[in-house]
Amino acid sequence: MTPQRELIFRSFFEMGKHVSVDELYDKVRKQDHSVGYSTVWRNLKLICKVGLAEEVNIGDGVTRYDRVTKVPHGHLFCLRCKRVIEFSVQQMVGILAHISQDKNFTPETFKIEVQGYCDKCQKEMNEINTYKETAKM
Amino acid sequence: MTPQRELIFRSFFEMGKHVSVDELYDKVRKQDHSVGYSTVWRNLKLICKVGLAEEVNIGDGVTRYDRVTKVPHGHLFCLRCKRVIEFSVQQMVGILAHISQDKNFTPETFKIEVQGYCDKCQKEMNEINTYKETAKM
DNA sequence: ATTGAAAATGAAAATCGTTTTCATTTAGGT
DNA sequence: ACCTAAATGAAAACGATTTTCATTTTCAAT
Repeated sequence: MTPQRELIFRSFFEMGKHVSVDELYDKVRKQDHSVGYSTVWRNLKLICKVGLAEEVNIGDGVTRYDRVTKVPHGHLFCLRCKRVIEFSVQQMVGILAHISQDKNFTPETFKIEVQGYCDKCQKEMNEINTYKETAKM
Repeated sequence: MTPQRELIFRSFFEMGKHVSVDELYDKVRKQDHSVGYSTVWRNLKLICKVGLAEEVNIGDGVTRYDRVTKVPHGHLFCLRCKRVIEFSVQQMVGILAHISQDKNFTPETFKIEVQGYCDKCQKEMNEINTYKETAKM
């Protein structure tokens, strides 16, 4: 266990969820300016390999790493501010298991994501529209 | 409407679903060797823009393009052969709408994906394991 | 404490899919 | 036929991820 690894692991678990390599790299760098990007990346992969996190792809080209919790969850992903809100998927895992069985498919993991706009961004977008409308008149 | 565009559009809709740029490019090239990669890419984006397809990201680094149908569906994605099997998500869209509302989130699109192994791959993997077990003895 | 092998690190480069640039060609209205 | 805007193809740029490689560090065995 190298000090870099310890710092990276600790930082990751402190940050909570949906962390990108860049974000974790920035955080780690604040404490130890000498840590390399690839080391952060490799340790993030390692955390996944040992099963403590998993990759989340939202489709914006950036892989995020999400702590594996006992409780399966889905994501509400704000297209504007990139915020990720979690929700419970209790009701849906049963449905998915049933569907898989029906198709002779052996499920390993699943992903349930909703893309849209969070409360805050929705409001801000409304304000901008209101302003534009006003300006037109 | 250029001949390239016509060819690309036609090819895309012939191919059915979950097509990557490379796959479509290969197919198009078989009919017209002069079509450029970027033209295929641009037209695929165009098809999305006009609402006839949408991007699907499975997390393997390759964007696929899926025809938009009236019936919303999810994907069973085989990690081994990359095959994509669709399933209906009727029961789940209601749940997701409800969850979104609960979180003050304005949904735009959603994604329900299950990763695992299809029937065929599951069988083949079992055979390989059986073989290995036998070899050990 | 010393040693040696294996593992980990940091910097830089390679990779690979996606996206943009730009010079040229083409489509389609007038 | 002409003109302008749009579309194309080749190449380059981009950006995140992944690999390479020389160096350093860890840790177990002495």
